[in-house]
Amino acid sequence: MPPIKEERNMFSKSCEYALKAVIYIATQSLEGRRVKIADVADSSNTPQAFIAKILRTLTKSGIVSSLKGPYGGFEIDLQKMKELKIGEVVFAIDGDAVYTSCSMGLKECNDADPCPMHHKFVKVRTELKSMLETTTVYDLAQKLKSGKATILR
Amino acid sequence: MPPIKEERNMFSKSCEYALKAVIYIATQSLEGRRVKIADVADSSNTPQAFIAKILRTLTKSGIVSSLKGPYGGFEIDLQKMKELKIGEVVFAIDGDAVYTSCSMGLKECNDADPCPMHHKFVKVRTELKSMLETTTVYDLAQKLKSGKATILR
DNA sequence: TTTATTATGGATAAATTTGTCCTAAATAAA
DNA sequence: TTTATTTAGGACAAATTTATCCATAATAAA
Repeated sequence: MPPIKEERNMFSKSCEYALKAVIYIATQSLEGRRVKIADVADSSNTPQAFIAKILRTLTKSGIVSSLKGPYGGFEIDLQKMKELKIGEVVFAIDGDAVYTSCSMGLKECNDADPCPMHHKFVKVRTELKSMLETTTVYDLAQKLKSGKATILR
Repeated sequence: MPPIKEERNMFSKSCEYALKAVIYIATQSLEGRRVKIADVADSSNTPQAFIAKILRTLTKSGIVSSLKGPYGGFEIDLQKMKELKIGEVVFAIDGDAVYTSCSMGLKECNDADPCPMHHKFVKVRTELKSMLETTTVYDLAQKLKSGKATILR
């Protein structure tokens, strides 16, 4: 009996794309390079017109900055990159429900009035939340640069 | 700047419904009651025709058992309930990607050839996986029965 | 054997997510 | 000032997920 949905990941596809894009832009920014949509698309193996929309969202959210015209493109400045948590990227696309809401989607579920899974699930959510809130984009870009991470597509 | 998707939860809606349904059926089975689709639908606050499909999947997966006709309905026998892990319910609906696959959806990502988030994300995934694999449906039904959990809808 | 009850299953619709295409606006360089 | 380059943004299409409707099959009781 195969599952109904073979690939239901933790984050939406849009969010996965956003994460890859941000990390790629960060690594290039560290080298002083501004990158174009087309670069992002193939570095992160995503459909170009689609990642363009996502980049627009990231720009509007102040996560990356963009410049039109020749020699334009996307970048993240060093200062920003060091402050920017990966959770902010997730939040801009998927919101915070993945690390704040009930495993069964119950609106009323909380410590005082819990669903049966609540206490066990809170542990997982909390670990996810704290990981997202403590990991900077700079950290991740460094991992690639130093060879501690090897793939991005 | 609001997120693109306001409610992207860890599990799909179908999966959330399945979890509520299974726990509800379990509590009723503990009382020796077989339950009808309509009961499940309003106990778990889900559209009836939709939960019917999900129940069909759960029946085919051997997670619950069903009986047609008058006095029919769904149930989970005690033995089964004690062995049944909540992870099996998740798996039947959403598959295992949520606790096995890369945060960015990268097929090639693993310990030897990791993406930049890999090591941090593995911790979260692993905690989720072990929570799902150690929590039985019986445990959860007991929580409701004993008043340690108070809501299911 | 008839009737009422309940799950099964197919068809289809609505909503959301993912993906594509095309034109406009901004900008740098020639 | 013209041209080439690049992001912005609207309209739309495809795919997936969520949801509804209705007819059928199975079963228990009268």
